[in-house]
Amino acid sequence: MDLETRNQRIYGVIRDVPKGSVASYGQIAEIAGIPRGARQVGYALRCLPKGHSLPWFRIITASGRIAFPEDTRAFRIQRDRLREEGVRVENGKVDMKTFRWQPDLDELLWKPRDTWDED
DNA sequence: CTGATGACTATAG
DNA sequence: CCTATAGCCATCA
Repeated sequence: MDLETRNQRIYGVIRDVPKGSVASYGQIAEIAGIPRGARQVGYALRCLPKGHSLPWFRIITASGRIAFPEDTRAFRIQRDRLREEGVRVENGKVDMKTFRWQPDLDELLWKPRDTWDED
């Protein structure tokens, strides 16, 4: 798998993270089919193209912390954008139990017809 | 090629 | 909660 394909998959997964939820770097990597690729997700985000419209701010560490130091511009932007969507950010931390994206459940809500055995 | 780096993670004390 | 440690792996100097 080449670099571009990998990044496209990473971006694709991030695009699917619903508003009001967050996901960890490792979670994105796993869903994208890149085991132990948490750092690669961070790397891909660091190299985001200029005009992107990716919800990069919905990606945080597995412990629920924003990955940037608190005294940085990036930290404040991420925190504010999460709050705009209703995600509670206290002391740079998000309660993962409450806001973590759960793809399986989400898929059920999205495409019930295709996945439910209705017969 | 080699060693350092980092928007990571899990575990232990 | 915090620090230390050890994996991790694409990039980069």
